[in-house]
Amino acid sequence: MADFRFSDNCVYIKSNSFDLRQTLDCGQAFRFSCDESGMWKGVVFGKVLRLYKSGDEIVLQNVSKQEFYDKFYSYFTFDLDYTNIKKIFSSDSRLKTACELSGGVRLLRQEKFETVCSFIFSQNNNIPRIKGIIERFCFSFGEKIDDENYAFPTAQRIAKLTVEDLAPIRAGFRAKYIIDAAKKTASGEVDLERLESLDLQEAREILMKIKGIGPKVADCVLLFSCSQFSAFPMDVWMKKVMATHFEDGLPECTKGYEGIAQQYLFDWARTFGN
DNA sequence: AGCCAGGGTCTGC
DNA sequence: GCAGACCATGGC
Repeated sequence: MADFRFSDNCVYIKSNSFDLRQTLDCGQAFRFSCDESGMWKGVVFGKVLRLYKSGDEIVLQNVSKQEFYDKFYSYFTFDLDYTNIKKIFSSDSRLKTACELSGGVRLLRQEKFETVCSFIFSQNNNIPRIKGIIERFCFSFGEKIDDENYAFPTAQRIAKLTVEDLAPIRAGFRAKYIIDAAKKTASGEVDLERLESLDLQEAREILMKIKGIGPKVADCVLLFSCSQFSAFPMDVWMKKVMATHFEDGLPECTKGYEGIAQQYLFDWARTFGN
């Protein structure tokens, strides 16, 4: 597991399962970017988060011990024992390779409405453009934090908008789905908070009441924000991986954590080819 | 120029 | 239940 120390309002994290690129730029979150100096920046819970690697530690800037345990411990899923999960996965030789090369991926337990919108934007789209749409979405409708940073918009705010209002973010045909998601979330017709306590299939069916959410987007939302670690989003990358390496499906050793295996395989396939 | 991107809806069989 | 057209946009 990970070690933490707290100093000067920063959190210093030592973990053999935390690579910033693999975690923040592996297609589960779209609001992080990295500058030339290796400083990562993102907006989480309406707060600007900066983090970087220093020696064998990851440094989380401007986060108190209290705030860390209240929010970011869960956000970075430090409640999961990745060392043990990788040990179990490694009984399969193909997964072992992915664990060795992409074992710095952590799941992020993200905000639910943000995750719903992000993966609606993701449909039939590529990662750079998804990031652009989300950036414009936050700039246009999110609460201003400082001169260059905006919080993710709330469902209540978006529920009052029309498709035409969303034109500036250039989301294309996805705009109408975002409005539907906001309305159903804000009204309580879809209760995102309840999804964690349901079994996977029930949770999927509730999410799919939102227009624009099918099985793949539902699984992304459940895996990346609702602690449903068995959710296994099948996109074109994963279909390729499965056809090439796992013709008979995932091995038994992934049971209960198929989604984490998915993340290792996804990063491995995108980074190292095939 | 045409193909593809962390897909889903709608229609027609 | 399943195939196929269609959907906006931008990068390559």
